[in-house]
Amino acid sequence: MTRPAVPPQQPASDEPAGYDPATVERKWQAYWQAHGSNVADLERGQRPFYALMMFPYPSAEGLHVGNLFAFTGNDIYGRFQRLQGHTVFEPLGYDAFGIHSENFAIKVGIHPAELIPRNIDNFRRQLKRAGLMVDWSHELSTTDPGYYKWTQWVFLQLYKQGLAYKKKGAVNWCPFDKTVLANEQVIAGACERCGTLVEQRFLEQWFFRITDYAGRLLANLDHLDWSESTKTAQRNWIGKSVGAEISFPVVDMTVYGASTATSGNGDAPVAPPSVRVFTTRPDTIFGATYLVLAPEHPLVDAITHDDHRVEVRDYVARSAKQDLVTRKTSKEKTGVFTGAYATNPATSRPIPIWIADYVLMEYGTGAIMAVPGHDERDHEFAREYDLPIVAVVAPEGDADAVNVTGAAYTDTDGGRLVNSQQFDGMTVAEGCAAVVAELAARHAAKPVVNYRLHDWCISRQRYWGPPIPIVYCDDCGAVPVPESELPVLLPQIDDFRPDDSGVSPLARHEEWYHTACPQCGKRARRETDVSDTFLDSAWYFLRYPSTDFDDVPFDQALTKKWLPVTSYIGGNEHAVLHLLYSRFVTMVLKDAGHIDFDEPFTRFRAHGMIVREGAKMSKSRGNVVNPDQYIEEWGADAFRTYLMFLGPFEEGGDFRDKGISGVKRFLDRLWRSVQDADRSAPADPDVRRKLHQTIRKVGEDIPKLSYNTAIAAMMEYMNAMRAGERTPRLEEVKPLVQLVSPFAPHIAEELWSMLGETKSVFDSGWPAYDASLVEDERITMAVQVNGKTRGTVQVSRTATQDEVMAAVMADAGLAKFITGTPKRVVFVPGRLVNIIV
RNA sequence: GCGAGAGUGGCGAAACUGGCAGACGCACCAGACUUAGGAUCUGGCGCCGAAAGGCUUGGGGGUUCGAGUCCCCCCUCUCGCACCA
Repeated sequence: MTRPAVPPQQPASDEPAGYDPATVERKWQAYWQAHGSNVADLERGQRPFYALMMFPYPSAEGLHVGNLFAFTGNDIYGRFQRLQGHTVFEPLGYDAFGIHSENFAIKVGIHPAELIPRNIDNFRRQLKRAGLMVDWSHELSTTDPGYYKWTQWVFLQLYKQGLAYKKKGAVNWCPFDKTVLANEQVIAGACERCGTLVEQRFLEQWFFRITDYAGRLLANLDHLDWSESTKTAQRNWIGKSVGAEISFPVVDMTVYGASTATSGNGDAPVAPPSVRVFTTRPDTIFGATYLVLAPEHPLVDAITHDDHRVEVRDYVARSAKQDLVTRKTSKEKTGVFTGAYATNPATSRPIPIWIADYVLMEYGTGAIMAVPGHDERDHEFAREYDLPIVAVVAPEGDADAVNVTGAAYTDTDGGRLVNSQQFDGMTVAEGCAAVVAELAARHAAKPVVNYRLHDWCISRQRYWGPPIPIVYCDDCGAVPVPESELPVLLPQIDDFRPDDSGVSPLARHEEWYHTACPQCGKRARRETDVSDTFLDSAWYFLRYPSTDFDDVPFDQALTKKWLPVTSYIGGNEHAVLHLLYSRFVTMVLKDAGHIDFDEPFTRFRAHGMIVREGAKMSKSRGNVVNPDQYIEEWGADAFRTYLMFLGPFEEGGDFRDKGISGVKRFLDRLWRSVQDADRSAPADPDVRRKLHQTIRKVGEDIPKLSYNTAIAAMMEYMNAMRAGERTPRLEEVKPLVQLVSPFAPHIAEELWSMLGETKSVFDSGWPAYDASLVEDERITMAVQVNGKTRGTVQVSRTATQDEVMAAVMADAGLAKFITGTPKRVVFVPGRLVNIIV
């Protein structure tokens, strides 16, 4: 690609022009725009590098400094890769659908369709001021019909694979946002957006079978180059548990002389069912002294003894009414006895069946075998209701001494089975295997793996999202909208506020709601729920390279060339939401044959959080950093560089208003160094050496995202170059401009052109360092006596122990510590000498 | 409770596979140039001490010639999950 010459330099005059960031930045932003400097040639570009950042939600408040922190970190890495010769694609878009936008629109009384474009304009303006190397020709917004058409297409692909289904079930309902939430959006029983306590409702909802992919989502993590903390968060969220399902046959009541449990309608008694429980500790089955069913368990009615029916119904009704918060956060155990018993298949003894809300219907089988001797929750419950507690595991060699009446013994490493007949003496692991094998032979158990992960509920009874592309026909049932008829446009509704009915506002738009069945043509009704925002963002990275294509979601050739994403940078708040969903959708599209990779992000790094003067930024505290204001005052270059300097990128840092001046001073000095540079004198050997060390250091630090130390190294070099009012030489300062360019792109461009270069600095190539110069010839070696540092000696880098000792003894200040002949000398070449006397 | 991460000067922070703790920057002090400027430059700046020297990486043990770094115990903070059997 040929590049036009840069604009004419400022006319030479006696008075060198001072550094005015505003002028410089305006000039180069205009230049980049006019010359398409940031537009990646996706078809022909060599060595593709897809530098992706998490797209922002375009809030009315404008760009948050946290956004800019993340984007700058990504931009530096991207610009560096470009200097390394890659074609770098750095796209940006807007995650503009969703409850957040809608609620804000309701609050200010402006329709989101009007508000969002305004916010986006403001975001774009702010982003452009930051000097990001964004390829604006591939901008996207999830609210654009040309985008959400394909979000609906993604839904249909899942539907076709049998991975989208509708189910009536207990769901999390936010009474404030008036919509259903995914489990991931409920934090400690409250809505993550508004903090309102979440209620339980029974609604028909669309779900994605992400649980079918749990094993693969978990296994793949081992091979991903991602932040370890993010991988751990995903592992925990998926929550694999290996165990067994065990059947406990319900005892026929009449054997015990009790009245028969009836089905309630006078039918003949049915054969007593079995209660299937899930456990990760089958080894403790001899200690299972009672069973517990979740209140919603389907067997509750059938097994409940007549004498206990009233209490049981009462308890079940109460727990259904109870909001999830009370149920999930109160640790107090409550329950009720059903009057029924089941046979423990290991002991063949009857044990009582209880109902308690500490057992969750959503997990496992909704029923457990309670082992109060070895599970804290069961223990607590057993003490509350006076149920028997039996020890069946004891620390090795301590079989008689174990006491589980005071507390459950839950250690799985040191224990051996006791009171467990033929299994006595086995370790926990051996016992688990042996018990399952024994019960399996009698068809009473089977090994099972369970995951905490739930299917992804994607229905939202709201307005501001992509309509789910399904039509209901009285004859044909649920019919997917044919792909050729996408998008199902979101109709303009003036009063889009949600109500308490559990039905989306879209149902109120009669004309839209009634449609023809795509299959039989008869009158039919549209699905009125919209999909979760997380579906919009679960595939956006596939769209960026292909934004020019209307007829396909993503072009095959471009996708093959540019994906998976080379480098993804974003916040760890999305560790389990967005990142897990994106991986899932990618796997599904791979399985459907649309793409040929099953992990979307080759490398992911989570950035840290910025606080201000030690405190978290928040609107209510009024301490939010407005990027505009700082860019105005200090310039985007200083602002960017400061953000990267204030702490390690992956940990975040503390934004202190005064700190930015140090970075600004550095840029000022760089400016003057170029202005004053001695163009004839050769580089000083020592400075030259330092330069090459700095080139190496910065080049090593950037890929590690150690931006703060890279900047420190450049400052150190600056100090060396200008030490003692020294005039830097042209050769010394010129490569520094290149090193600085990823951090402070505008000033770098300006200085580069001042140095007489006609191409953009970003096409100049990263400077190479001379390996022979990066090691100093003479080094300062530490001298310790008895492990205590007493001073240093200047020696050659390759000095031997004898040479170093000679230097030490020649130094009176050091020699005085050495009395007599050293007992021992520890010599670490090139580092230190430790003399033991 | 479980999981992850972190505790280093007045402050933000550096420190490779164990090898001069505090790089770089802010703030502060002194000085130069000049004079009212949020400019530039020089020097100083962990703590105690006049100095010699001693002490110092949340606390306590340990391994080692040598520990911010490795091991054990404890304390504090941040974030995530939260009855998942």
